[in-house]
Amino acid sequence: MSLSYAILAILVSESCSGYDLAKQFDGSVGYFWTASHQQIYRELNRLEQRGWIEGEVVPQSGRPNKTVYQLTARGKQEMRAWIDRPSTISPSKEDILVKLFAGALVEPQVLLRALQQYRQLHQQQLQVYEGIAQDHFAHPEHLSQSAKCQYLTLRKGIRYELDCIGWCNEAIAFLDPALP
Amino acid sequence: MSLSYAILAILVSESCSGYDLAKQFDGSVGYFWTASHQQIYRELNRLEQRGWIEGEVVPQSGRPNKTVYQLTARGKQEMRAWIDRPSTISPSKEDILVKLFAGALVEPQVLLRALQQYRQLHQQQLQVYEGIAQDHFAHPEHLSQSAKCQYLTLRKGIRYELDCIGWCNEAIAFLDPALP
DNA sequence: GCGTCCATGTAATTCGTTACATGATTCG
DNA sequence: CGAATCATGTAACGAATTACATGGACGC
Repeated sequence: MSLSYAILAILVSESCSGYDLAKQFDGSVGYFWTASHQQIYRELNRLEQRGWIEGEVVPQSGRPNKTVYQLTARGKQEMRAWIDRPSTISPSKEDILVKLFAGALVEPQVLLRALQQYRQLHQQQLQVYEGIAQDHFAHPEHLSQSAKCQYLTLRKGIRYELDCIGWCNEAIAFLDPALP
Repeated sequence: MSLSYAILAILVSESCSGYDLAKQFDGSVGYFWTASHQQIYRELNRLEQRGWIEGEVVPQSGRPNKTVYQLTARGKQEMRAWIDRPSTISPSKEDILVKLFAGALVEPQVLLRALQQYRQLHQQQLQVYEGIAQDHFAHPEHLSQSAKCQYLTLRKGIRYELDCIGWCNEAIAFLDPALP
């Protein structure tokens, strides 16, 4: 459902082949949405059938031809309409919460280990985000409108990781019997 | 994949019928994991085939018989092993981030509206969580081990909602041209 | 020579959603 | 008298994951 809009959102700023899109989902966009190339090609066919995007075959020498897709006027309209429709919230489906829920089954030690591993993952992710912030968004106030929007998605990521780490510290302190 | 472990996690603390599980996924557990009753019954069959759970038919008068499932020793072992296996992180897949990514397509006004709607959803969810905190976890330090774990999942929810609201305020202030 | 990049697909399987179906009981 | 609750399922469909497949170009 929403994968189609994620693809359209990428195509807003640049026309892409399926391969290009897969790379985007593997990079920056991948921090908040992922899709395999199989999903992408299937979705591109559907979007073209609906007339929301238009593909053009670009012949290449020495490598396979590619089909570059761009948004149609219809596609832009649909995207605008979707942005203005209310969203809903959905459960996070985080493994760590399921593990905690079954916490009675294991030693507190095991839970603490799981929490530490969780914290480490999010610390790593935070470093990735902070690297991007330094490299591309050193002066947030002086950005174009669209760059400001991208900066905000990064801010969401940074805040989220900080919150995960903060919760984790709180949880470890709360459970650890070795602490005062 | 993980739905099976979510079901096992619920069965740790109490034996349940499929119907009972559906209610759990519709209530407290539903804040971080959801499943329809169709998914649940399918998964219960698979788990029983694997020998991780065991069903017992309970005859009832005046209503349909039910099958109550409980964890087997094997199931407990699998659950313990899963808790101790490292988890991975997955993208949040939040619509609002896709909307921002395509932000160049619409008036800032439209984005601000989307952000306000997003903030409202999370404010409502926060109130739900805080109600639960007051009703069931007034004195977190005096809880059993398993209740402490459940309290931590609630804390995660509360912190998450607060962070979403905080980010939203930051984003609105950053984008709103009417502000200084 | 071996791995990586480019570029696109098919096939199989599992996971998730929607719709349809049944039938007694209890509450307002 | 109608709606909600209890209790379980089948069927169909769509979405996502995993595996398999091809084949030339370029760098180490």
